[in-house]
Amino acid sequence: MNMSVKVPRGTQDILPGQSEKWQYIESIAKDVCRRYHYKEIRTPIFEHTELFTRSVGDTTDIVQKEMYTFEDRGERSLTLRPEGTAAVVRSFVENKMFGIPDQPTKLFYTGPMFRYERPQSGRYRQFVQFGVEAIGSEDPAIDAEVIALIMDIYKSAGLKKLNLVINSLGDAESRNAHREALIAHFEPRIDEFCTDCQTRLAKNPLRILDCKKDRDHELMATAPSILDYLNDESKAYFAKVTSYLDAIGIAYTIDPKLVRGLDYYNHTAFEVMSEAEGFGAITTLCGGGRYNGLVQDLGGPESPGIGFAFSIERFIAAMEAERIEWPVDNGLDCFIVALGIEAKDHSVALVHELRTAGFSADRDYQDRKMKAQLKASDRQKARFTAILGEDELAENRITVKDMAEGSQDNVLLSELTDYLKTKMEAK
RNA sequence: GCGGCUAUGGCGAAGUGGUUAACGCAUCGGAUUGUGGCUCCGACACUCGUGGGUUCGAUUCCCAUUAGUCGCCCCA
Repeated sequence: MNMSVKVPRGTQDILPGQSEKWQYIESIAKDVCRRYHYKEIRTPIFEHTELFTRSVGDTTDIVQKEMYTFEDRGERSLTLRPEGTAAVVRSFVENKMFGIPDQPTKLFYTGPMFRYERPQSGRYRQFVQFGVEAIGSEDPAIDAEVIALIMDIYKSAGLKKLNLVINSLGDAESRNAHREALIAHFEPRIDEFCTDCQTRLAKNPLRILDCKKDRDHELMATAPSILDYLNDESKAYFAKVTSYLDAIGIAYTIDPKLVRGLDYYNHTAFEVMSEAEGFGAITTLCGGGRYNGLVQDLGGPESPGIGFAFSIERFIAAMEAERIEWPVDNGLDCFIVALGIEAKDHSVALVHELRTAGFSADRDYQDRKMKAQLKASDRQKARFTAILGEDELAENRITVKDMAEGSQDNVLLSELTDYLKTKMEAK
């Protein structure tokens, strides 16, 4: 036992009983995507390392310390994908989707992502994201659509204790102006801040606003807000996005301090946080934003995009924090109890017949006594138990017991499927 | 990368420096020769995470290590 191999750190097996939850969330998300007319794209689980360093940004934590990078036998540097947007944009460019007459190209994806981090509540080294990208339009209505889509997914699952936070990072000109203002604001007294913030000042002063250690420093409250540095164009764009959200009745909080971690974001940035009690320290369920320069950075034509991704693990955690019921397991239609060698031989064909007829059916494979077989049937929530013993077999009949009622009928073996069909339809 | 807590049978969970490591759940068998969910009785193969140290003796004390868990950084 102790010598056995275990799952790698930060990964997990999703076993029966849990996997149904994954399927449930995926099915909800896929159905919402169908209604919003987004189609699935599947890209490889690993990509050339360069894809991520170029798009996510080589000063980000993801690239600096979280990537699973390896060399293959051809000495190519490959990386297990830490996020989904870069690959989707790569595929958009590579497959010339910008040539499709109807834009934006609306895509969704789901699958495992990998980040080398210390695991904790809500954080894994392999986790499953579901994400959406709309590439090829700079209509603020598409920003609102994407945000409506994610909120629709949460709503469809029954989540209520959510907070949608949005901000605008503005275009390049606005960001630069704001950046200068931040440096001017913090630089004279930067030695009063934590070491992280000191390095942030040069690399990405925007991130100082996100610091939790120095959040109470007096300079934080008076720091220049990005919203004051948006140029007219950026300001108008953001106003349009929020007016659309108002129009479709989506509540949000504007947070000028919301800063997304990846380099490629500009204009609209948003996150959905859980406000459920007893959720872990990490409350971000979903993150997303606009990335207007990314397609060009990856060798495509100018083509603006926006998207988001959420983690299924955190989705499930939020469902459980809000104590939302999962769909119940309906159990088996019929469990076959066979007594004696002859009956067991016969049950091979019998269980197959039931399955072919469309029932979920199973039987005992452990040569257990009748009592144990019935217990198994009960555990597996079978609606009916079909008992085949020597007596029944001699007359080509079978005893069918309704597990909830406790009643039972003796029917001809040849009529078993018809009998079950009528019984199942009756309820 | 840093810090707190934890590590006992399939699961949960007591416990002690010393010959037999509680209990509960589950499972299996029996009471009921072929009828589940209730009850009673019985059974149940554990290197007490791994390695080392202290000791006459350690599951219990010390050190290291690994893993889990929660938190920091940061994120989904």
